[in-house]
Amino acid sequence: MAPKPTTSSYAVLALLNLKPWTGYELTNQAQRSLRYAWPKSERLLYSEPKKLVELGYATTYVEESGKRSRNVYEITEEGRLALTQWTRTRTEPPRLEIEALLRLLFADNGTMEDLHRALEELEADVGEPHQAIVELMASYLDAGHPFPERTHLSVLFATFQIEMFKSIERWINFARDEIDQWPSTSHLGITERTGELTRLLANDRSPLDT
Amino acid sequence: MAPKPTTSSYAVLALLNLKPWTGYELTNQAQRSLRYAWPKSERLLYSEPKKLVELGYATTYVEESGKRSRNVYEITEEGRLALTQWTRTRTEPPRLEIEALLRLLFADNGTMEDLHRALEELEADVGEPHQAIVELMASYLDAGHPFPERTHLSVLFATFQIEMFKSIERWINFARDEIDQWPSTSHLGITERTGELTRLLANDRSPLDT
DNA sequence: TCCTCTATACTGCATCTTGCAGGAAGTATA
DNA sequence: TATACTTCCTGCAAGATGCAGTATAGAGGA
Repeated sequence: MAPKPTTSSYAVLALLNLKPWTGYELTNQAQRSLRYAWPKSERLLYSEPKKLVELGYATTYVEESGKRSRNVYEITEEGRLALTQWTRTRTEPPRLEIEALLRLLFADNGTMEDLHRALEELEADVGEPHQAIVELMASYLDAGHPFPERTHLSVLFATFQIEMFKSIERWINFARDEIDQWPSTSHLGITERTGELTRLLANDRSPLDT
Repeated sequence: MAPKPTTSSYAVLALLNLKPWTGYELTNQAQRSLRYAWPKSERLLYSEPKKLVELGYATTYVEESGKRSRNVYEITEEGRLALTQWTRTRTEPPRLEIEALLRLLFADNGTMEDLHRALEELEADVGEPHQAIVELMASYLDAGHPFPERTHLSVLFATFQIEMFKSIERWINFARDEIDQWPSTSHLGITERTGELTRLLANDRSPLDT
């Protein structure tokens, strides 16, 4: 029985629509570019093209170009059709998993040092992709875009990432300033400051803007 | 054999550390408050407390308060210890899944209308939790915080959310303005504008700030 | 020439996580 | 008394992840 295509299947299918890739290239490419919007494991990325073949959305052939054999995947007409149909479906709601924030929410179980460490880890984990995307843009500038006719899409996409990364980094600094005013992680309760922040937030105003 | 606690186990354990809950309350609470940092399915949230009992991190007893019986879970001393130890471990890197952005990246497979619809869906999906958290803050203001001594934590946590939601909404409006300049979704390629945006991003400057 | 090291190119398996379907016990409505 | 709705879960199939393992190719040194 044919498997059901998931959002990840369509993500890989969309890559195949750009050009044929080997399984290896596909996982690398997906981890370099898709990870900002659709982070998936290497393991899954290797399985998806096989599923696409089973579905008739891709064909595969073995290439023996001097080196060792590699599976090459190519999109089919049926796959192209499935792609445009996917484009018309409802998107899934976004999903943000940030363990460092969970630590903040329950920071009263640990020390101030633990909390600061969680923020440092978040800063590092955000800084890495942040830097990577800045470098990617720089590489477009001097080596050109791999698919020049798609520049407008990747640039608008990158704008989102940069915006997110900068927001998070800005918040981290704000959080540090706040935390530095705390005597400890726990039992601070309702102070002048927490009341002020609650009022701001209840009026949908960000304390970072002031 | 005893199961291994996952980050989700500790998230539930941290809730149990505040007070005892029934399984039902736990899933509801987790979906109302934790979802902003650690979104997990109802199904999982029902399973986690059982795992905690198996691990010795919680005890359970059946309450027959007039109504039907419900399982009540309570943290143990061992559980409290495990919690503080968790606080000292390395956090997992954040993970942002946003299908609407995937649609943007491959928008050349669809029409302008498809792309606009994806942005509207993102706006709605972000607007819902955005409004919910603003209302939560308003409720703290006039009904008080359920755990007053933890106000500083939830307020700083909420600051992050508001900041994120506002950034995303700001980007959506920016994206709409950009897209409105496009003749179609595909083959726009390198224009004056895409070059300008690439240069900004390559210098780590957000086009939204200008 | 042989050896080790790293990069390429995957697969199998145990475990975690999700969605969905169902079910049974109370509670309100007609 | 019938029925419909909400509470309060459980079972199961299928999706996704991490990790260990396999196997070839080329590069650099002894």
